[in-house]
Amino acid sequence: MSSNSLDQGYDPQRIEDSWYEFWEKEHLFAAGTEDGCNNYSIVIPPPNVTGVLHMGHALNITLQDILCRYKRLQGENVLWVPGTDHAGIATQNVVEKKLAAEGRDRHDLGRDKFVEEVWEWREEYGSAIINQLKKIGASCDWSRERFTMDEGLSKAVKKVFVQLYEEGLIYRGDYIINWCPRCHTALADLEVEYEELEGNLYHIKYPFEGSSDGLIVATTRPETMLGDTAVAVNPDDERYTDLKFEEIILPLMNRKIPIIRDAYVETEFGTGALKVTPAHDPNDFEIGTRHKLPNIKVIGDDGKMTAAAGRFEGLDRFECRKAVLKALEEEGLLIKIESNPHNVGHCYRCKTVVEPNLSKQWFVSVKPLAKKAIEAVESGKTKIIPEIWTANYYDWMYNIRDWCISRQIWWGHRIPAWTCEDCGEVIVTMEDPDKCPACSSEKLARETDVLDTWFSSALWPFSTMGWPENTDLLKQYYPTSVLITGFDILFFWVARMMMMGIHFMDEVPFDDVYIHALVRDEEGKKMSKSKGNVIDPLKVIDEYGTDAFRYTLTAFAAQGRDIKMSEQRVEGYRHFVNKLWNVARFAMMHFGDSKEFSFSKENLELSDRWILSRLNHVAATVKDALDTYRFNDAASALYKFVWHELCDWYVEISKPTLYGKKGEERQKATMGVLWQVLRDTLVLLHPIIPFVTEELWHKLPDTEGSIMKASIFHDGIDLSENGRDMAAENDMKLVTDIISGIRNIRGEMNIAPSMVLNVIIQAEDEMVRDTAKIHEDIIMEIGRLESFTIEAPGDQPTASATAIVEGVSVFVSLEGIIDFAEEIKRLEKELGKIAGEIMPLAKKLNNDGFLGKAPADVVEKVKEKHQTMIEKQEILGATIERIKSLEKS
RNA sequence: GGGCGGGUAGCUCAGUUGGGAGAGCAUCGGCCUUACAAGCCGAGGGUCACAGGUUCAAGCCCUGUUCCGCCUACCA
Repeated sequence: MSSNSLDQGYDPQRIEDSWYEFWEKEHLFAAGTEDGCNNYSIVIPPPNVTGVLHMGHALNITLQDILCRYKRLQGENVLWVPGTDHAGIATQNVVEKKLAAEGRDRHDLGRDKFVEEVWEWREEYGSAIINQLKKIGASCDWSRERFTMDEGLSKAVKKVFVQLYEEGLIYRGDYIINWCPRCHTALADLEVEYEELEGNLYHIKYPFEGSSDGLIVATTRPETMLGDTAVAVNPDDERYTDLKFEEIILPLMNRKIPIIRDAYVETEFGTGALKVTPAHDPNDFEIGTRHKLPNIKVIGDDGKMTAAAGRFEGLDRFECRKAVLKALEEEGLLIKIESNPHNVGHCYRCKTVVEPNLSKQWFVSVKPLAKKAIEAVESGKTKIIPEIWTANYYDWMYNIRDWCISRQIWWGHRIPAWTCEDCGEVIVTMEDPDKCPACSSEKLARETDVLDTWFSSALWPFSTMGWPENTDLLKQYYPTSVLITGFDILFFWVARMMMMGIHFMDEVPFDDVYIHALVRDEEGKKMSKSKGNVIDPLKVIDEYGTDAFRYTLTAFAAQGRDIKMSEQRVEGYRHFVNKLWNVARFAMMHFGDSKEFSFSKENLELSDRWILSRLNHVAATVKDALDTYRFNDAASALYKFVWHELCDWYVEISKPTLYGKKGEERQKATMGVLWQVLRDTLVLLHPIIPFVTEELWHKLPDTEGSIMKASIFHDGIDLSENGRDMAAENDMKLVTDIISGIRNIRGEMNIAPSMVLNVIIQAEDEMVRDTAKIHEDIIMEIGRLESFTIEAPGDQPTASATAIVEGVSVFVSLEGIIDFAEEIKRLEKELGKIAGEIMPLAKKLNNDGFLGKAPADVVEKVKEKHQTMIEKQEILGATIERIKSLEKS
């Protein structure tokens, strides 16, 4: 990689892996420890160990990487902590599937052996996702990689659990929870996904004792009736105020159950009578608690009916539904079946229909924690960006319910609680106890449940930095600067980190939370395996290169809108990367063996001053955009600068100079400018496209080491207005306007580019004429002219095509080849356009309200604009008249 | 049921205190001009969803309507 010439096209495959190795070898991702610098830190949203890289990760990682690389270029200490999440249920499912394929079962193995198997699985496959993050270019400090089941993080989990228990914020009790009969575990409310399913509403008659009359109740889940312990009506329901029965017969079970009155019951629904099954419905459970009803659990944890279901024992819950309906029908108690589509909860991991079920679980009482987490956002200690998400955050936090944290699986952090088998004492402690503190019995049974995976992820921002030890890392880098994540885990994760961070660190876990878009498919649908519309990021990288892919994600990462991904778009940005490659190639050809690049301001041409001014402008734009998480603005500003300013104008204008046509001194100066602009542009682009910029940095003469160590961002570019050269920008505009006018005529009149032209311009303003004169060489070269004449307005040249640009009439002589009719048509079209532009301006100027109330500078601008348009119109009109008269003669 | 976001060129989308409607892709015409045909030059194309309102001035602010998407909720 030492040659100073570049291949004709950019080939990402050839260089990406080796640059990544280079960065790692040089420890360029290692967290800085310099004194006196800003400290910037991010913790990665840990992907599941079971995971494979998807578009969401790709976007998430790219944005974090951009910020980290950007901050490093600004000379800050940067810590980006990587790691993975043990993903309890998901991982257990994967390993169980693997066992099943081998004809084995976790119950055959037993708990310890099974957990060993999972660790082995993790050793073997857990690094896959990490390697994929590296493919994206993630500049994490890999020496600090963490796993939620690591020893240190496990200690943090224990400590948090014990403390919360001692503070009374963790409790255990019998409550209705969401039960997944397939995963065989409780789920938190958040872990249930609702989906509208076709279903029926069954109307069932519960008879009064010794009567053929009764109450008709309606239910979507008839099998739960076996566990009914009451029928409820609204106390204000007039139909039932005089009811003479206190009890009713539960059909099929022939059990007498009370008729109770509870305001929860809606009088309008059905017959106004509600069957109450406290063990299998959250609302019924609350009613049951209020009325001290017994709980009868008829559906077991395996989804089969229990002994309490009488003759239905052992049936699967859905089989039982059929059997119950058949039995009711036979007894003439099934009154009506109505179609009733309704929401049914599914396990977010395995999509099985969840069953509300009564069981003993551990809960976190989150209200007090949520309160502080709300305050932190209200006070602005933590800022959520885009701000629109704060409303969502508040809404959830205000309505938060206790968090069920116990899971009946084997893979995860085992709850540090023991029960004394002799006296029933519950012991919660960091160190495994050997005897009961109450009765000294040694018969202690350890809690078999593990904790919700999100319990450990909630500690991630500080547990990864070594908490509960008070490490240097924590002191330097906590709280983190920003958390970057998708809105889908705002509640699961962000909110919980906020609560835990504030409670245990006494400080918010992050200054900013940046919520990014979801990546969808071309049609805006969520990508999912079952839909088959998943685009594999690794395949995209393979085909187009990581840089092109990253640029695409960045350019489309506008705040508040989802990203629709298609390969065609990536292709467009591959062209951009290639364009960059080629402009570097062009520059390198001219640099040859030169080793030094310097220029003095006196030797600069207009285009040199202009491009330096534009460079400063784009640098300021990029800084401003990245500082405010407007990634797409940074990407598009750089795109425009590189392609449409640097390549389209500066390089083209500089060619004669670079080829030595204007003397050695000028040539050296322009080379110096080109070198500096290229160098600085690479640095500005590096956060977005790290690979190609590193490659080009090394090819570029007079650069040292890695581009990651470049300092131009903090001491090389003047980002203030002083960095601009407005005189150069204005003059350049005149030059490019004139050239565009000429090109327009070429295009419209189908004049071959090879044909050189004779052009006369007329301008009223002497300064304009002078400026044009000074830069006539540029105009002649780029406009491909044979002659260029500058005049004050006077007689218009005959047989020419005309273009009117700001304050200048451009006449392209077309002696002998002009088609007058065509030219008149063209000019009239132009005249029509101008008339369209004048109209709204004139309207404003005729409006006293506007003149009186609009700010003076706005009025002035409109007046000026109007004036130039009128002038343009007059010249065009005169030109048309003249050609018409020529045509006649 | 409640809440939020969106509707701008054929397509995908920008448009930051209200003050001249933009980009990329696609389309059409012309070019192998010594970095790049993954390129260069030029052109066409929009009642900014609809209806009102505020204002001298509205894509942008307010009200209503409509369509799409998402989140959330205990009507059995």
